[in-house]
Amino acid sequence: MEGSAPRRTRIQQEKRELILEAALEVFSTNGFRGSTIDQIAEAAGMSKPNLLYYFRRKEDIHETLMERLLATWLAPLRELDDIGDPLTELRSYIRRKLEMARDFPRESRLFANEILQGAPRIMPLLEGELKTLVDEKAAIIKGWMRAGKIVRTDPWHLIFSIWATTQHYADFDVQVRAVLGPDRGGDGRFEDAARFLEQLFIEGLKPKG
Amino acid sequence: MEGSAPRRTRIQQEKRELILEAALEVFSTNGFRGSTIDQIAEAAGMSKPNLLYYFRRKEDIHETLMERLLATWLAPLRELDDIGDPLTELRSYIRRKLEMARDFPRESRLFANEILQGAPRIMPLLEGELKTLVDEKAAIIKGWMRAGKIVRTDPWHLIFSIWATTQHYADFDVQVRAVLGPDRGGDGRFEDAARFLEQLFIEGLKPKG
DNA sequence: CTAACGTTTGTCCAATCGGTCAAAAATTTG
DNA sequence: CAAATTTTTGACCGATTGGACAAACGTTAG
Repeated sequence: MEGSAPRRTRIQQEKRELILEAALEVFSTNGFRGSTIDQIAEAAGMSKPNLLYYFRRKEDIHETLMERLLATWLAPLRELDDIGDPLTELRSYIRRKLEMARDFPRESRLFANEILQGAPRIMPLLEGELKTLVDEKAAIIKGWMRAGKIVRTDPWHLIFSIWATTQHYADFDVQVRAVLGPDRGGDGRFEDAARFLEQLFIEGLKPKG
Repeated sequence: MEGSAPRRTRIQQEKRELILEAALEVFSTNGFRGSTIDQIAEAAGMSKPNLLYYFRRKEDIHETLMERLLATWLAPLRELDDIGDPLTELRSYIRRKLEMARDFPRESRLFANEILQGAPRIMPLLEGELKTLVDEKAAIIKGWMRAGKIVRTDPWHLIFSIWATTQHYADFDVQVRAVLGPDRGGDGRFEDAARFLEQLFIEGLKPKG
């Protein structure tokens, strides 16, 4: 669908990366419409016309960012397979998702911003690639349920609940920290969350003997 | 803290309500900076200067909206008390929260938008009123754990996970519908979600005998 | 050196933004 | 009714926005 790979110089590669990094920071905290090219340019340490030399439109930056984001964002779910033990498999999926919320909160917030506003730019991806992937994994989970490895539930809503609980620690970070207060809202909150979520999901999914 | 109650005519009451309703629609889908006074005025069926006659600044509309929102948004948590059976109490809290996500998705998205952007306008409320309320309810839940009524866990993260899973169906609605597809993404999705969440939390929290 | 090419910047533009203002229109009050 | 008050509007303003453009600057190849 895309044209032939654009030939780029070393400087172009570097500057484009610099801009994308700056844009991630700005977009994820202000949203698309709330962010200005000037803000991104300043965060990237260059002038506005200079930035527009590398990305001709504001939307192009956002688009490039979203494309990259989705690939890494769905990686944990892609890794879920029915090779190992079901509960172990789910446990490590939850852990990987929570680690992403901890290590890439800006990516999570950028994604949340897009979805919140009706996903105007990535709707086709949600209905296509994402739905296909989720359906695929839901089938695997259903297999585990039929085999009596985990309790019978709705696999799609199970996946939703894992997304919701883990991404909550990135998207609603300020609220989490405000409620936990200075003592418990420090770096340890992710380990507390990991312990809690593991217990909730694993105990809640263990087959009833 | 506020001045004496502003004396308002019938028209002022009605028009202000009209504007707030329109602003909820616009703000919740575009965010604060992404929304324009013109959009709100058009949605409310009046001219921009006319709107500004009732609310002098764009921020005033948003502020009024947030104040009202927080009261209703925290109502379900306020109702949580240790009068009844713990598991029943938690079950109905989850149900109430999910009903709010279903019936007031715009309010949920407005709140999510604010938090996502660092809660610049309601930070004091999070650290004050909200934290106090959550700490209070966490103490009740802790009591249940000590009494062996529910399994021992972190009460704060339990509350977070209930918030996350229920609000997910409002905030990420487009994604949920896209993934579920036309068949399962209809009106029944909230009942499916209710069944799933009830099972997850109740089974996950039942004391181990 | 010089020509070609890639990079950077200052300046500018039209559109949109939040908000003002005076005057017209509608409503309430006596 | 008429006066007073409230409501509505069109015209306008300065600031900010996304983006265009040509000229200047830097770099590299012959």
